[in-house]
Order: sequence, then structure tokens, then C-alpha cells
Amino acid sequence: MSYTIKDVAKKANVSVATVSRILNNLPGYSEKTKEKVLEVIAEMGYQPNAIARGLINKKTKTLGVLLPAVSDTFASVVLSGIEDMAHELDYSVMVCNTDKDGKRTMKYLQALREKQVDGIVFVSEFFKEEYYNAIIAMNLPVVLVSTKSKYDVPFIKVDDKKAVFDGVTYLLERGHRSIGMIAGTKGDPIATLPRIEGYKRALKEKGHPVDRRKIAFGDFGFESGITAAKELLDKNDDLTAIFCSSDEMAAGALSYLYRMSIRVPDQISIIGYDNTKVAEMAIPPLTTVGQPLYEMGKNAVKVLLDRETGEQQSVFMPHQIVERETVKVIEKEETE
Amino acid sequence: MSYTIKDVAKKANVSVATVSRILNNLPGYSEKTKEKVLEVIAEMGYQPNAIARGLINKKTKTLGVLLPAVSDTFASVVLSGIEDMAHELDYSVMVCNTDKDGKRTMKYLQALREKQVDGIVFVSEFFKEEYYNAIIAMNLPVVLVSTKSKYDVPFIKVDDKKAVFDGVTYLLERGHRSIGMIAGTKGDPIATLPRIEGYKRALKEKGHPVDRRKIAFGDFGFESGITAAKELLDKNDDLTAIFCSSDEMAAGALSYLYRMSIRVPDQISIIGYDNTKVAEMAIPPLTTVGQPLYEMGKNAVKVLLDRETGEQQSVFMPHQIVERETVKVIEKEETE
DNA sequence: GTGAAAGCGCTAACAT
DNA sequence: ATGTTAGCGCTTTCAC
Repeated sequence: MSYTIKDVAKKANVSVATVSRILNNLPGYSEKTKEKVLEVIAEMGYQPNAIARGLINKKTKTLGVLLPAVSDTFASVVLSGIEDMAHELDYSVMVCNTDKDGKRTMKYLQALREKQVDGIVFVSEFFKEEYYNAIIAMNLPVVLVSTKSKYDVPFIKVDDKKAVFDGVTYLLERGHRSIGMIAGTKGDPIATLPRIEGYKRALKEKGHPVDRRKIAFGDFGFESGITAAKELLDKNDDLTAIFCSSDEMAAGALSYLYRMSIRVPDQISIIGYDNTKVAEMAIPPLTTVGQPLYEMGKNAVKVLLDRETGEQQSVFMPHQIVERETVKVIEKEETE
Repeated sequence: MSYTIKDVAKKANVSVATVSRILNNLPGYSEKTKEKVLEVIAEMGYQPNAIARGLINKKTKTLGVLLPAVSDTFASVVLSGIEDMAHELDYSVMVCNTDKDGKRTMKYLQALREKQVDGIVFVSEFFKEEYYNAIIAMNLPVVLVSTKSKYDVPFIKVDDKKAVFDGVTYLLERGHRSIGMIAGTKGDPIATLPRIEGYKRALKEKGHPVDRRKIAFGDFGFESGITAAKELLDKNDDLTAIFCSSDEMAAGALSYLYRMSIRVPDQISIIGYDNTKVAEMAIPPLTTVGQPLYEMGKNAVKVLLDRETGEQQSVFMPHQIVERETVKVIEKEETE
């Protein structure tokens, strides 16, 4: 067994109260006793028991993070930001892989509550009503990352509509006229609909028609990018560019085009979304609409912990087009 | 505030002991009182406080996981396995991003101790003496994943030497004679030296000379793969294949070759290591020596928790060559 | 400046 | 079958 505060007190000939005060930097002891106690602590290798401490002050200094999959390129970067900021503020983080499963999510929510975490960050998934209710019942601060909800829950995200508007405009400005889109999960009100809106808006603004055959749906994953790219190419023979709603789907598209011996960006330009590592590693390196994933994670815990004092609030993070090598500029002559 | 066991007891007209028994499935109450108590619990939405519970039984049902970076493709898959198995066994996991920093690692070790985790899994980093000492002092079970140490600590890993031996032999059998190697961090006794051993051994066994100019070092990351590939190509003009010590480095090599307009696998064959998602997404899809990362993670927590009973023990996991499209077979005639 | 003692929410003897 | 009670290791009044 480890030593307890009692052992320290006894050995230092003081009361546990004094040891506790010293440990917590509270006033009420002489410099001399402090020295002695610290000495004894070092000598015994005593470490306070955070569980006992947590039982009293109802703070565990740990956060719960719920995400669809820790091995997801996207989520893992967000997690990385969360973890770094948490560590900076002396918090620990419990990861919960929801697997996009409602049951599992609820089970985790319960575990997090029983373990008395001080807050929850919910990453990139649709925030169901039952989650909201459960969290309200636990009376815990929550913040959403890369998703939002109709409830009054603070979120950290990019303005998707604006971001794809900019991405598509970028393509338009480079002479592309027939632009396909590989969107996310069909019907997804958070990560799909607003993006399609942005796509349509960009087209309309420049006076170009919107053709629903130019929109294919995926699930943000690599495989679905392959399928969607095929679908798009089969249905349209004039495409010069494809806007993809995730880098992974863009990688899938790249993979399909490679297989078909269609050169990127010579024959078809591709633009991704997220700016994860896969965009860097793609061949050719992928031009993409970047989200500051890492900072979003950091921000999430800042906002989460701020709630303890003032009222926390949502923040829209800036997106940015990261130019690499998958977009070709089409000369005027060619387009006619 | 939430309700406590006391509230439940009062409302159900029983003692807290009875409630506790029911909660823990211990004998000692009638079916009738059980029903009633359960009813009250549901009604109040009572949830036990795991912190208080942990204070007593000295078990927190949480595990600590230390890894170099949660956003690492490799580590995140391992983490995913850990998380899944932990969840299956009703454990939570605290992630700790060590950033390969000794100070930070030690700080985490301390936090994990204070928070009374039931065990620690240490992923893919060099296991320093100070870590060992700290863990011994905490008297906690540990298990190493994809690394090992001179101390008596159980590990879960692949037999690297054998794995690259097989990978290089695979190349040899397909007619390659001048095979380069992009190894890991120079001097790394865990993930580099044994692999170089395997490479040399395969060459020697088939009677081929080992040429140190055919070995370049990286750091397992993408960028280093680019640099190392360039180095290899600059120093050798007869290379027909490169064995890479990680998929990311292989992706780097692929990227460099693409830039140089060297076709893979026509002109140069590439084989990676790990079989992470990057191998799947590579262009062309990467042939690689696969490690069962996910299973390794699962196994780690199994072994970790087994220690509670019998003695835990190390396990070597099987590797496997995953054939995709980056290795060409060279016809006899061509090689002459 | 320092200590005694009362809990935090729970489990586990020990009674009955 | 059920209740009483003594802690788990700590913080925090309240005395002195």
C-alpha cells in the first residue's frame, strides 16, 4: 500500500490538517513546518490520492471526450488538441469511442457521470436528443466540436457553408465550369446539407446552373470516395473538377482516377476538405479546404472550462484553402 | 446536486446497506425490496458515485494509456483496440500524449497514480528506466505494446526481425536483387536494429551482399520517407525495390518517386510496414508487412487485467504480408 | 500557527 | 433479510 496523508502527518509530527494545507498552498503554518513536511513527503514518496480528494471537492480534474472513432484521422487530430490543452490545465482526458452507436454513447455518458468527470466534449457526431437530456440531467458542461445542435449547447466549428462556398469559388475562379461534388452522408443536417448549400450558392452566384447529377454522396470515408467518384464520372462526361467533403473521400477519388488512368489535375482537379495528414500524403498532394482541427480541440476545452466562470459560448473557427497540387487552372480558350 | 445512496435508502424505506447490496448484486434481500429499490432508483435517476466507490475498493475501473501521439496513424489504431477491449470489460481509458517527452511522461505517470488507475499500457516508445522505476513504485500492472524493455515487463509485439526478414524475402523471391531499406530512427534498439537485422539476414540467407549504402534512416514519419528515398536513390542507381520500416515512410517514398516520375512498381517496388490506413489509401495501394495493431491493443488490456489473477505474460503477435500493388515481379531474363 | 473532528458517498463487517 | 456503523483518504470548519 501507498502512504496516506496520515502517515505523513505522523512522521512529521503535525496534524493531517497542516499537511493538507501545505499540499494545497493554503495559509496557516510556519515556513519551518512547511519545510519539514515537504521533506517528509519527498522522503516517503507520498502522493495524494485524487480519488479521496475528488470525493470532497466534487472535482476530478478529468474530462470525457466522445468521438466516433479514435483512429479516425479527423477526430484524432481534434483529440490531440483536446489532450494538449487539458494537460496544460492539469486535466486528464477519458476517451470514449462511440462507434457512432447511440447505445454505446449512452453507456459512456453514464460511465462518465459515475466517474464524475468535470465536463464533456462531444466530437463530430450528430448530437441526439437523448444525449442532450442525459447531459442536462448530469448537470455537466458540454461542448460540441465540429457539430452543433438545436439545443443551447456551445459548439466549436467552421462555417461549413462558407468554407465550401470558398472552395468551389476557388475552382470557379480557376476556370472550372463543370464541378462535381462528393458530399457526406445523405441528409446529414450538420456536415452535408450546409455544404451542399455552399456548393450551390457558389455556382449560382457566378451564374452557373446546379445539376443534381453532379452531386454524389459518401460517408466521409476513403471507400465511399471511390464509389462516389465513379458514380460522378459515370453520370457526367464533362467534369473538370470535384469538390470532396473530406480528405479521405478525396483520397478515394484520387485512387479511382488513378485506376482509371485519369490524370490529376490535368484531366480532373480535386479539392478536399479538412486538411488532415492524408491531404499531405496524397499523390499528388491534395489541395484542400483546411479546418484548424487541432486548435478546435484546444479551444473546446478552453470553452468548456470557462463555463465554470462566465457563460461559455460557441465559436466559429476560420477555414483556409491550402493550395497543393490537385487543382489546375483552365485557360479561357480551353473552356469555350 | 445529484442524489446519493442515502436518498434512495430513505425514499425506499430501507438502509443504505440494502441499497448497496442490490446495486452490487450481493445476496441479502427479498425480491420484493429489490423491486422497490430499483423502482425508486429509476424514479430518482440515481447513479452511483464511482469516486466514492473507488475510495473504498481501491479500484477505479480505469486504465491509463501512454502513447507518443494520439493522432499518429499507428498509435491511434492500437488505442482503438485498447479502448474497445476496455469498454468490453467495463473499464475507461485515460489517454496521455507523451509527445515522446520524458518530462511529460513522468508527469503523466504521476497523474495516473494520483488518479488511482488500475493499470497502464505503454505504447510504442522506448521504455526508460525512470518510467520503470516510477511504475514499480506505484505497484501497478503495466504492459508494453509494440516495444519492450530489458526489465521484466510484459509486452505485446510482432517479431520485427522475422517480419522484415519475411518482407525482404518476399522481394527476393520476386526477383529483386538490389533492395534498399528505409529504416527507423538510427540506433533505436527496439524498432530499428532488429529490423535491420532481419533485412541483412534475408539477404545473406539467399547469398546476396549487404551494402550499407542501401540503408537509409528516417523517423517513421512521412517527410523522413521522402528524404530517405532521395538519399537511397542518389547513392544507388540499381535499386529495384525499397523496404520501408513504416507505411508512412513508404508513402513518403511513393511521393518522392512520383515527383521524380519514377513509376511504382514498374521501375521501383515499394513495401511498407504496419498496414495502417495509409497503406490502403496510397497510390498505388501499398504492399506491406502488416501488424495486427488493433488486436495488439485488445490483447494489451487483456494481459493487463489478467495480471490481477495469474501472472501476465508477453505475447508475440503474428505479422502478415498484405499484397497490394507496389511490388512487381521481375522476370528471370530481366535480372541478368 | 495548529489540531480535532465532521463529513464526502460508498462498501463491508458485524449485529439482529 | 435487513440495519448500524466504521472507515476509505482527504478537505474544511471550528476551536484553541
